[in-house]
Amino acid sequence: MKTTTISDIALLSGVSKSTVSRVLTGNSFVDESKKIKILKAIEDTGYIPNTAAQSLRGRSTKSIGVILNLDPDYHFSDFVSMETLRGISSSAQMLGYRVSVIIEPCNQALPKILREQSVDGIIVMGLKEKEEALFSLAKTDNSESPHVPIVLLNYSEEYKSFPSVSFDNEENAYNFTRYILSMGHQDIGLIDSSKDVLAVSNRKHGILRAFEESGIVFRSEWYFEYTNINKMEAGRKVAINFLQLEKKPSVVIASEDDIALSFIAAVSSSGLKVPDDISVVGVDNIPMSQYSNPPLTTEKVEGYRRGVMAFKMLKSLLDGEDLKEKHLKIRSVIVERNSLKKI
Amino acid sequence: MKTTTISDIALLSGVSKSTVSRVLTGNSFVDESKKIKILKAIEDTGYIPNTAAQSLRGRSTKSIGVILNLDPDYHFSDFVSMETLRGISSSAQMLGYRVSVIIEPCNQALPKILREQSVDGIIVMGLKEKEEALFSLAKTDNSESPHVPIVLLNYSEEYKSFPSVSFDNEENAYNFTRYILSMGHQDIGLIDSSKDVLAVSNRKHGILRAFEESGIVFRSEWYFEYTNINKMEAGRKVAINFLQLEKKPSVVIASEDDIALSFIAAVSSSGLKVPDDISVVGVDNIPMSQYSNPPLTTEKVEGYRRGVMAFKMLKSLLDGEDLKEKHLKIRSVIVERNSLKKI
DNA sequence: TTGAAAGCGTTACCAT
DNA sequence: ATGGTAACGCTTTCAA
Repeated sequence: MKTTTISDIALLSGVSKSTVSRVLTGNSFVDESKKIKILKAIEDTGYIPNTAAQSLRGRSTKSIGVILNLDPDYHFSDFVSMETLRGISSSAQMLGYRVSVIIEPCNQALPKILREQSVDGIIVMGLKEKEEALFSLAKTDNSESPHVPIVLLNYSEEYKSFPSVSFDNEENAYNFTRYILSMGHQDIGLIDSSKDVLAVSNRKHGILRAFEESGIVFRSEWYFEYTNINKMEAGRKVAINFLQLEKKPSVVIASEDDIALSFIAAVSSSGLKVPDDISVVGVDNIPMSQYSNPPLTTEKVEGYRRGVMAFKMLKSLLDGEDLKEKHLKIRSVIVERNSLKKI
Repeated sequence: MKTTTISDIALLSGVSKSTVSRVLTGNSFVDESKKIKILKAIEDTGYIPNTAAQSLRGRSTKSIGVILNLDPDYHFSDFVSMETLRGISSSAQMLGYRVSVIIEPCNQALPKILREQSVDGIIVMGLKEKEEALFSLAKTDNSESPHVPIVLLNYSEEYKSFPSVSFDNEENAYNFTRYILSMGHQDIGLIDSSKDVLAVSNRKHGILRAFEESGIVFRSEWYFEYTNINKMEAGRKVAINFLQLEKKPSVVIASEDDIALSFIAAVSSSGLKVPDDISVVGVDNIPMSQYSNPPLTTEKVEGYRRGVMAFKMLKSLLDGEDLKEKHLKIRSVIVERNSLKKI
């Protein structure tokens, strides 16, 4: 059994390929009676246009690439990223786009994918600082061959020539810190251990801004940064150091929920009570944070929404529209649970 | 700037398109000196063959589809699935295949993707019982149009006409149960709340087999099954019922680590000590389980490996080889930590 | 060993 | 409004 082509449909409905193509694309008027016949033939045969032929002819692949810029040693699929992927995927599918996931460092993936002409647009997740591929792209921009729009999922000054949809890390962290301050905390510890270095550094700015405003001084002995290990391992490591601290902060802000949770597990097993002895908050609102002991006070970071927005932005670009906002920033909402105590 | 095509390369190196194509595919001999020239031209221009043209001509898209058969309301990307995706993705990339992720019920995704002719092969994850699309495919099998091989990531009798790579749920659960028995436990509670109904039912068989062998009777009041809610919510719900039990089991086997963890959190907050008052074990070995309080005794379920094996199997099929084993089953290894106490 | 040419399934431009 | 036809970039016969 051969596969059905547009010629078969044409034959079955007694018209030419051109006419069938016209009802398929909808760009042109065709006689209503013929249209009905054609539609019926399509229905009957279950015909679906060959995408390769369409791409070859039309210059549109109806497919986008999502680059997950992960280190090869990065074993953990984090919740927010996966939610983002889900958001991209479902909005893309809705509009008839396929999504190809490329789990590979951006510097390798980007040049390759660009030359293959196999996607109409690209979304890049988990960008780090100083990605060469992006820089050189930004330079050769205008003269660039087939223009493939790119949307980034991190924002940073250095990449600002590319449109982006990102979390408003600076502002979110600022607001969250102010909230923590408003709960009476003055002695604040920080754990930074996320692979998303851009997010971490932006958040730190926000936190410091809130500190300054309230006259809190940043204490380096309360700042724990582990970027090259598993984040949960970091939570536990910090706990060990933390327990030896002579003067302890009254609250610890972890840069992700996982870290907060493993920190809590570690200090709890040493007999410290959260939040009575020490408050701990996280960021992300991963599913587990609602069911942990105690339930975690955190920032709700809407990955799915980011994905949807990113695809929407990419689609605008694909349609040649110009963006109202080149850089979209998503605000978090604070989720009050029981790991932060009012003092 | 136009995009480089095979004709450009031909022109640059003073040969015909055919010859260029021949060095590209490597199926035919070409004069060494010409070959060198051609390769240089390719290098210089950064030429990459247009995939659409290749597919159209050659009937191979160099791309596979991965169907994540999730309910629309399924918000949680679970660890093992994501690891599997990563495994598929990296092995596919290594061999030059693109992977398209389709997050959609199998019954919708499968017929569509099959007719689009846009992928060479398909991997289906998270299959449930009685998926119509698969059944009808199995029936029309031989006469089927362009034969697209399919590899399933669950095994069950009803789908056994399709090759599969799955976890050896029955055997793994049996072994795990025997291990628990060997730790002196006789009173065993069960929590089943996973979206992977096939896995759950297979595991239950394994557990029951171990029970029988040791003369343990299955007690329905110690069997907690919640399939239609968030799994962590289930853990908490069970905890509430559990605490009211007059006679409690000495150990609870949860069908996933997340469930175990939320169960532990809930019972701990009521003052029960794990593992002193009650042992709890999970399945999966999610990253958090190593850093929880107490660290969770569990089964290590190797998602990444499953992904790699699934792609390997698909690739064999793509290459027209026949499978040595049609149904691969992956054994887990038991990870001993501190949530299971010897009694 | 190499080149010319046909053809893969579509769409868009001319004609009519 | 509709049909014929060229073209998209590639691979693979068929001849030479």
